Order: sequence, then structure tokens, then C-alpha cells
Amino acid sequence: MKSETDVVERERALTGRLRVAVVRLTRRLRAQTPDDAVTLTQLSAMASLRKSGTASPGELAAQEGVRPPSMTRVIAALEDKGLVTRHAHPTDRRQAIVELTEAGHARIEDEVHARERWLDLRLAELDDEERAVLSRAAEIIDRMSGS
Amino acid sequence: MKSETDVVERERALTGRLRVAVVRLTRRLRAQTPDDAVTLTQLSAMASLRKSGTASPGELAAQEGVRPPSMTRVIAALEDKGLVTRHAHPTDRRQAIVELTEAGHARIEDEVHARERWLDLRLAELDDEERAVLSRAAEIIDRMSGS
DNA sequence: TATTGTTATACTCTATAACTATA
DNA sequence: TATAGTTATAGAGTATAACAATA
Repeated sequence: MKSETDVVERERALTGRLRVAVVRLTRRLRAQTPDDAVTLTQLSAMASLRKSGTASPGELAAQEGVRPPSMTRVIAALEDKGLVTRHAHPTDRRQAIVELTEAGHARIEDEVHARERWLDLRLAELDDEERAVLSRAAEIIDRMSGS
Repeated sequence: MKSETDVVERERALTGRLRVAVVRLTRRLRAQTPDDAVTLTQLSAMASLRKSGTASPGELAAQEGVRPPSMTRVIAALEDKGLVTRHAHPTDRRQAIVELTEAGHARIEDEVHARERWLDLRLAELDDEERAVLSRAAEIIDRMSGS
């Protein structure tokens, strides 16, 4: 007999199961970093920039949910690789304007696909219903994370 | 008109959306670390130990999906805090046997709940159907991550 | 004074390579 | 020789505190 207690127990454990699941999946994703590629964090910032066109370092930090000093380092790394540039803000000289270079635009699609090959393979092993569950879960998690 | 292309497009983007979602949620979870608490990684190892009772460092590393040197450090940190102990293996002196101390058992429930307060609050804001989606997603992600 | 961003510093998490002890 | 584990070292990711430049 499927009791109410089973449901309650399963619900109670959701926090812990979700925590373990996302931490482990993130470990696997970070491990899929080819030697010459940008890191997962750098890639995420590039994707954010592609979406917004241009952004100040502070805006990027807010979009990614990290502190400004963390974003400073990410931008510096991407600048070293020639994937983003900075321009002066027209009226506020405290701010910088960051945007993807041509090289950055050219690289991002390839990087995303290369990086996600492992995850693509895993997702391909699922059935349609399972993929639909993950699709909805991604929406819900994004909302919870305040992005 | 809801075309087939929309569905295909949404499916194609699942990899990227899922990656972003789990990376950001993991960031938030790691940020919820009180000063005197064990870290998220240490907590995960403790939960693994609670489940298996005892385990060798190598078994723990495999359960958590990390390399042995990484687990060595996690165990050392927990030993320093008095939350786990090591015993000699009865027949193979290369191996160690790790288990939770009384203090470890006493602490783990509190730590888990303290750590997951933020996530609990977020989950409480969802409706039943959304929680059910996340519950299924956690199962699927665990399976994909090979745990 | 307040805001934007950077620099300095430190800690967690993880890995690979090289080593020790035991099988 | 092979296996279990540790030590040494390094790099990614992130934070807080202190600072500089500009508003």
C-alpha cells in the first residue's frame, strides 16, 4: 500500500537529493575541459555576453551571480585570449564596456558544442519523457537561482 | 502555430540550459556555508559514509566520483574535526577503514539541515507539480552522473 | 560621499605525477 | 609487478578587504 508517509518522506528528502545531484553533475561537467579550451566559468560569461551584446563588468557579475572581483578575473582571462575587448563608457569613465570580439563570436559555438559533447551523449540515452522532465527542471532551477 | 521546429529547437538547447542551471545552483549552494561548518564536499562524503557504514578511502572516492588524492584531503579535514576515524583493515594493511565518529553522526543531521535552509526556502516557494519535476530530475541526473 | 572596478590575499575543490608501503 | 594510499604541486573558482578613480 502506497502510504501518505512515502510521499512525505520522498518530498522531505528532495532537498538533499537535489543538492547531491547538481553537485555531482557539475563535477562531471567541469571535468570535460579540453586543454586549450576556455573554462566552464569563462564559457558561461561568454554566453551571457552573447545574449546581452555588451555589458559592464558589474552587470556581468550580476548576471552570473558572482562578486565583481571574481568577474574581473574571468574578463582578464578572456581578454588575454583575445575573446573579449573593453571600451570606455561614453559618459561614465568609471565603467567599462565589455563585448565579444570576432574571435569570441567565432569560438563560442564550437566551444559550447565541444564542451557539451559528454552531456549530449548522456542526454541522448534518455527517452523523450525524461528529457522533457529535465527541460522543465532547468527552467525551475534557473528561477530558483534568481537568474 | 506551434511548429515541430520549436520543439526541436527547445530540445537542442537542453544541453546548454541544463549546464547553466546546475552550475548556477551549485554556486548558490556553495555560498550557503556558515563559517564553522563543514564544506559542501565534506558533507557529501559524510553522507556517503553514513549510507555505507564504513568504507576505504578508495571506495569513498569512487562513490563521490573524485580521484583518490582529492578524497585523502577530504578525509584528513574531517579527521581533524573529529568527525571520522580510521581503523586498520584486518587482513590488508594497505587499506584503511573510515567511519563516522559519534560526533560525526551527531553533527551530520544538523549540518545537512543548516546547509539546506536556503534551498528549502526556495523549494517551499514552488508548487507540488514543480517539486515533483525536480524530484524526477534528481533521479535522472544521478543516473546520468553514474552514481 | 557613493559607485565602479581592480588588486591583494586566502581558502576550497580538484587534478596529475611521483612516492611509500603492502600484496 | 600491481594495488592502496599519501604527498607535492598546480590551476580553477570564489570570496572579503582595501584601494583608486570617477561621479
